[in-house]
Amino acid sequence: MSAMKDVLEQKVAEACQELFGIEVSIELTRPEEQFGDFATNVALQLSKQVGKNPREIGEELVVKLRETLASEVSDVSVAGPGFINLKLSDVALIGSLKAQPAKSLDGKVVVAEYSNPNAFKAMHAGHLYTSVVGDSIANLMEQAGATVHRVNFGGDVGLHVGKTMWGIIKSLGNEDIDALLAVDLDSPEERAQWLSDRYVEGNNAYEGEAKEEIVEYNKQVYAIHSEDDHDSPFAQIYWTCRQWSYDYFQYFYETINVKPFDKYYPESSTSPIGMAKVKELLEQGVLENSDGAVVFKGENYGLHTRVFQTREGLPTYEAKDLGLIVAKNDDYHFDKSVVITGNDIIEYMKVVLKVVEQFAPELATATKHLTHGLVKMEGGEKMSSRKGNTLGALDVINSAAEAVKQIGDQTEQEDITLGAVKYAFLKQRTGGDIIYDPKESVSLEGNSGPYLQYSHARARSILRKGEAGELNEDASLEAGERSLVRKITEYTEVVDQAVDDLMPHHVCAYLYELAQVFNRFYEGNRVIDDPRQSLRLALVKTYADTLQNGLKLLGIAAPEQM
RNA sequence: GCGCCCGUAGCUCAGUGGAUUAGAGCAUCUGUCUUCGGAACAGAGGGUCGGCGGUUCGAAUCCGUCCGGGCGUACCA
Repeated sequence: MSAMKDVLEQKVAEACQELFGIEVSIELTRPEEQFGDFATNVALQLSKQVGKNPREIGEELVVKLRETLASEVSDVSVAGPGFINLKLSDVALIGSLKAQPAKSLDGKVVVAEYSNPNAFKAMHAGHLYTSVVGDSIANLMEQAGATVHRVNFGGDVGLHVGKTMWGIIKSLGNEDIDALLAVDLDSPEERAQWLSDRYVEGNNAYEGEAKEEIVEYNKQVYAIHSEDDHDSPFAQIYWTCRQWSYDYFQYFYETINVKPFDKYYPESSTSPIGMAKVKELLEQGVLENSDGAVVFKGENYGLHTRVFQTREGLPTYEAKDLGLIVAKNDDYHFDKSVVITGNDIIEYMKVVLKVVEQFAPELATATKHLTHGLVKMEGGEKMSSRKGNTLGALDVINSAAEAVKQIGDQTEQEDITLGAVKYAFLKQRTGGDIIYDPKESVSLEGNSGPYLQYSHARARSILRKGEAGELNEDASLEAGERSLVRKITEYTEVVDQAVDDLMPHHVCAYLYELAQVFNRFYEGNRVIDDPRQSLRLALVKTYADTLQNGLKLLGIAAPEQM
């Protein structure tokens, strides 16, 4: 808890109660520095009720607060239309550096699902984005005291697999596992690319003559699972290629340095669970037969109808997702489940959760669906394989690495590259589309990951030149020092906000401001060989630690030097 | 058609539990500098916050409406 803020809010509320007999809950805001450390507009809110003008109310409150807040505050004043600005004493300000972010999820078990790549297909820039966002959101919840299980869900069955299998078999000439193994590719990336090319072939063929054949392959893939077939040539090809995809996923997550997943749920494993549930819900009348398919009539709830089982008797994504929710709960007995996906399935998810609500309302309410936008190309163009403007997930990293190399020899090349890419994605509010320009987006200066990393490395560099001791709690601060301390004390509030909203961009915006304040301090205030060296070293240390903690929440490394 | 989301400087975006002068970065222009690490710092220009109407002492923020864009809307995921 940011204790100081709570104390002040409490005391301001008490003052309102005593002076005007009105119960109010105070939310202190952070005004611009020139106005003070905290502000409230309570005088404006009370104006009507009290029947006085806001300035007048403000003046009365100020007199009272100067008394009751004497030990915390050095200045209280009324400004503008009636804002009350509070300035903390240096001692109180330094004291509030000790505050820690709230443990609002203490003891909770949380499942975080994100990334969700499909086997037998390539990972594109969107997967990189969702992986980075999901990792950070999971970090935020962990930081707040939750036990977070990171899980991943993806299609190892479904029409896209039928398409890729078609492309594979076409390319090999027949169902021949030896021919597949003879395809001489040694990196996970190359094998994934090979599969992706086969998918594209299958996808094109599906538009034309091969549709029937691909539909048949799709059924055969489901049959591999239901019959536990590991021996037929078709099955051998399938299992081998699925493993190629899984190896590639693992390689990818290691490359982008996100925390590993606890579990990968392949759709083949959630399908049977989902189908069993569909059967049960059909008997209960929650789902119904319609035109040969099994559907949920969402119209009864202001939603739309969605198919859970096709005419062919196959599960749709809806059934698989139903199975996933059941499986996640069986595995983890979660208090909260966070599902992070693109915006395009918002309405879809409402329908699925409405179905869940029919048999397990507590699961539906514990599930939170967070969505993000698309990664679009320069000019706002949507990526499409048809137009050939798709961007592979690792291509983004590679082009950023090139840009980093341009700067010069790097000791921490990877950390900086990933810092640039992750920050570029995370600094925007989760929900909107991201415009990705390979040349411009991954910035290394200004509001960027490397700016933060550089500022951190600089601070650490100073700390190597002199040992930082404890900060003297009774110290009085010069202007530049005070600005830095003030900014650092905002950290806990920002992290709490980011946890409440599950939005990492709050942390980004704050860390950038923090680094700016430090860089200004650095320009104007000598640390080493200055009479105030001891105090300043302690401040630099607190700054560097705070920045490092914040970057950690974003999944970004804070190198000691670069 | 219906539902959901979005429209803030040339570009990319913060700000939307109403409030002190609408903020950043990039780009443009001008400075700082014999660097405790210049991936830096200081400054300038650039905005009818899509339009109109409403609520309010006060609206980028809330409500209505229109315009523009995106997504979804039964057997893809």
